[in-house]
Amino acid sequence: MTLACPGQSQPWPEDVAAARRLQEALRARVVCVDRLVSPMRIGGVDIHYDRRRRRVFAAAVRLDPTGELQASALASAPLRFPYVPGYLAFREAPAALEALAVLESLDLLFVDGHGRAHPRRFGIACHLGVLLDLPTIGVAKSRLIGRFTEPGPEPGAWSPLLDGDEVIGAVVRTRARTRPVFVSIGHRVSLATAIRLTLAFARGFRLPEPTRLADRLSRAHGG
DNA sequence: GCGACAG
DNA sequence: ATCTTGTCGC
Repeated sequence: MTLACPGQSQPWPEDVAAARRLQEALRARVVCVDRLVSPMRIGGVDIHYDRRRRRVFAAAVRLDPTGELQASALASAPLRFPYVPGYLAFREAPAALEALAVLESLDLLFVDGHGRAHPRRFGIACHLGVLLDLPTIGVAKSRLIGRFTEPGPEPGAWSPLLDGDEVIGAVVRTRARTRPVFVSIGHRVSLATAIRLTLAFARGFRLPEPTRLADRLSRAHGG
């Protein structure tokens, strides 16, 4: 995994206009078909924010296909971009990339947030996927854009997330009697594969195991 | 002008 | 994300 890692002194957009230009430049690099191997090293990354210190804390994990933890990493970085809907990556990616840089190569990465289900089809899952040239899946806990009908009550049920006529993701019931999650392509996976892998790694929980583990580590650390 | 709005 | 009490459920 090679990094174009925005460290403390690397270029990073200063405002929303510059961030938007970067998204529009990078979005063409997103690959929406399956370009992945059978995932043996599955990553998850999650971010928390410390208001007092104005820093973001990231945790990244690597699991084997049985869900066993192989490696983990923690990182933090100063806050360099506010939370603006549609620009989450500019707030969270610097710390996330630092944590991910510590891990060995991944075959797949689950990202806490949307991928293509984004106003410019370039959410944080796409952003990390393109920067790392890694297959990524966006799994968000709530909607950013798009309309949908409620998926059926049984685990595995899903309905398309639509922006006009375009399918930008899927609303997936990973667990009974629990709100669905929003799954979208990050990079180098098809939507069908993203749904299948999300269900496979959720294993009866609402969120995929790598995301849950990263979240737990991140909380235990600074968040 | 008024809502909606990942984390 | 974070702020926050009780409350329901395994």
